[in-house]
Amino acid sequence: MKAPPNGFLANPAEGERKSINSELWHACAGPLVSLPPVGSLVVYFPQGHSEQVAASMQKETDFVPSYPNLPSKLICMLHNVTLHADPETDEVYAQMTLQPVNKYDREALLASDMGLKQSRQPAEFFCKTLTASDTSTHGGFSVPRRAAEKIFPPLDFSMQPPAQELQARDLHENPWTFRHIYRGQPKRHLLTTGWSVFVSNKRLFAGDSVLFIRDEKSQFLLGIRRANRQQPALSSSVISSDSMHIGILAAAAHAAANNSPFTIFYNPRASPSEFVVPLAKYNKAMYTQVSLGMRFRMMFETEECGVRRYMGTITGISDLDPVRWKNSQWRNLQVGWDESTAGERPTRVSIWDIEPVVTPFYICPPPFFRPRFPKQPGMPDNDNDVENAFKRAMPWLGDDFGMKDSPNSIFPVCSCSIWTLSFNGFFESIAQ
Amino acid sequence: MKAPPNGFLANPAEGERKSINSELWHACAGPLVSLPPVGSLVVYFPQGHSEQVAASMQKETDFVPSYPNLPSKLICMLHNVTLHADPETDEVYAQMTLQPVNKYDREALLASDMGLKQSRQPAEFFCKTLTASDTSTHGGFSVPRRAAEKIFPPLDFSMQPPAQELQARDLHENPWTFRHIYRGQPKRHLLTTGWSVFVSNKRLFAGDSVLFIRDEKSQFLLGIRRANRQQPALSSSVISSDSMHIGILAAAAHAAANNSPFTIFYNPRASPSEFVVPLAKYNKAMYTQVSLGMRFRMMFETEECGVRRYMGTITGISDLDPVRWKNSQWRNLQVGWDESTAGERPTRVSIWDIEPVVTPFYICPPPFFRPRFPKQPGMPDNDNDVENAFKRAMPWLGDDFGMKDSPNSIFPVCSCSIWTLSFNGFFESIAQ
DNA sequence: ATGTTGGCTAGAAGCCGACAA
DNA sequence: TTGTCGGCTTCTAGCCAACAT
Repeated sequence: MKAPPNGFLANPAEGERKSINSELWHACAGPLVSLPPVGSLVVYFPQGHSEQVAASMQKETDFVPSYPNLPSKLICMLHNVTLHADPETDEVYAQMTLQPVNKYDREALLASDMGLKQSRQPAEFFCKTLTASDTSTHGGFSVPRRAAEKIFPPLDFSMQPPAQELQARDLHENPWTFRHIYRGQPKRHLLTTGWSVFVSNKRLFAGDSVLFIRDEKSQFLLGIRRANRQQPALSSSVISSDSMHIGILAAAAHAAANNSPFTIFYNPRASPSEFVVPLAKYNKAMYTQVSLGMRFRMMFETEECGVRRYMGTITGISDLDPVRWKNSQWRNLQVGWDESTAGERPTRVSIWDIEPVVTPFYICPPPFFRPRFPKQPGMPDNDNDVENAFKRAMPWLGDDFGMKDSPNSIFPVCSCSIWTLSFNGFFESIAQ
Repeated sequence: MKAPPNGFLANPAEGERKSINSELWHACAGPLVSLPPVGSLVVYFPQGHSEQVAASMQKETDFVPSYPNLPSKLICMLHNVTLHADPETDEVYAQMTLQPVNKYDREALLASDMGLKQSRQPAEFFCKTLTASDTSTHGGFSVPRRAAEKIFPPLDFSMQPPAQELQARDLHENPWTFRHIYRGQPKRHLLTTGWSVFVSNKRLFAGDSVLFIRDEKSQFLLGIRRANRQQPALSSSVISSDSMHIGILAAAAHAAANNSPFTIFYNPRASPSEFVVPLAKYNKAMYTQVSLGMRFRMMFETEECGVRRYMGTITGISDLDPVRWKNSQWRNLQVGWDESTAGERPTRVSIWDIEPVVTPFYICPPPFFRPRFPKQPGMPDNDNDVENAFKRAMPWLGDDFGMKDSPNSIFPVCSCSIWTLSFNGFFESIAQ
């Protein structure tokens, strides 16, 4: 057997050279994953980043030194986003270049707001979880009728039986060809020749999903989503997980100190740690007044590639890691769920993850004019209140203070560590 | 097809739970790889470590901040060594726990000296590079006659044809069974049934090697060595290579500042970066006076799992990275090779990698009494001379100064950053 | 001594409709 | 509408010695 030119797969570095199809990437990433747009403002949580690394390594870190100069969140400009897919496993991930900022202008804030609306799941899309029959060597793939009719090129039904050759490209642009035939009693769409090669090459098993899309250029593409069961089981072998954690924190701390850009990888399917949050989303969430017993809804991906909301109740508010990440808002809400079915749901979430079921009174009173929030048990009641109030107010300042006509006006915001400085600067800019 | 319980392979975490057979590990690692013994002293080169990461990532790092507090070498106590093998690829690597030390005692130094002698390549060992026929689906594996006679259990030649079932375990203790038969015209040893399963499971290709050993308990084991062509192509997807580099340096710097232990992975086949060097080996190399034009020999692994020496000449002496790692001895020798055949050899090596071809005059004059070395072009001629002279002297101090009877006497040595302090301490300890 | 090839065969892969949920 | 199965066919994996180097 001849060796492939470079490693196990035919073109391992290909995913790196070519740019990845964005629609296919999002289809593989799932309906809940949305990436903030380039040029927008985001909030970066080192704690969440650390959590993703721990999940990827399947190992909690024994010891990570505290980084006293690294705040629990950094407001950053998102300079660059590139989409990637692991050449071995097709796992999707994104590389982002972030630059901590002390001030930002209104355009960037608006751009950040944009990020909230777009849902990137392609319209011409279908996804099927593979059955035992689909993955057995005994036969082919049974195509759901609707899917074949909506996505596949139409068959010539004058043929007996109607059949055609299908070609679709994956995330790495590798083409896969299948024989698509409409036969059986009752009639059905099937993929036969070529299918098993795909299954074994991608190492798919019953429970994994395959998806077909037709992108905006009406190209026919296919991708996979693996069942959560399959962790990539990276035991690294390159650097220790301790050094990884230190590296992440040191890189962020260095960037924060110098306002220099740094690079992170966001791996949406490795762990549910959305540690780069659009600033607008974060700000919007800061309007929410949380309290024990509060009811909320939260979106989850279903087995069948859809989404559904589950109801829950806030049962506690406390720091996830009171030692290293004091007063962080990262997953500081303890929650219970109405349905205790399978498919575990997290016991801790962040405020921007949930959709509160609120009484109208609490939403959107004009900032600075609404009554001060009552103290909340379990919430830090130190001077962070001031900071929170400030941040809650931010997204609306441009409108409320009639700055619509001065789009270039710069007004500063803070990263926590230099709060005092920026806060003073803030009032100066208002006063001018 | 049913999914394996956890990922692609049957027991991905198994290599982590069970301890790896040391002889098999070393057989897979190759004849040039030797690990310093636990409890010995080693010299750790962050620069070399960084190099290994760059090689593993197949990416030079654009930007790594300087770590001014991190010396280019750290003398460390080696506390722990665990052997590992990647569950996916069987790539061998070692995890080491190092603790920077300012002082060390004579026992540790002697232990470090031990490390030099042991060659861990098992005696009952054979290794064959796979041919196209060996890896094709058309047939089995042609066993070299000598190998079968030396390592395999003897066949019953009264049978027609002589045959038996062979069982061997790999690094993860997974058993593999093969039909071993002696047949054909002319007669030969073959592995038939079971062989192709092994080849496809381990994803072996022509050019890769398979090796069989019989360990000290006379267990029959097998392992693989992949051709260098196949890089693991880790594009990480977890953390950026920048953060990795920073993580490595930050972890080492933190450990150096606190004399606290830190953990590294040494991946001998990923790159030829032996960045953890036994102190005795380092000290011994410090005796070598290098000069332009000096002739030397150096060992390399051959295609056929053996070793051979190549002759070369020193063509330059300079820092590999004069900015970040000034006066580091890491690969500061530029070299040319007598044979310019294929199988590239490095253009830069470290002094402890080579065996100088020296005139007797230069070796082992009594330290402190020999004439001062002439200035060397291209070598730093600053106060590092003093340091080098001191370090050259170290391994012999115990004997030369009659300290044989005081095994507990502590005498300090330095890491570069605290040179002055330690150097003073050194004379104090001599004086007492 | 051992790599490659053609011939042969057993068994797996894979196409099909029947049947059932 | 679609998952699984028994029946049947095709093709590849894989055993063998011949032949070549």
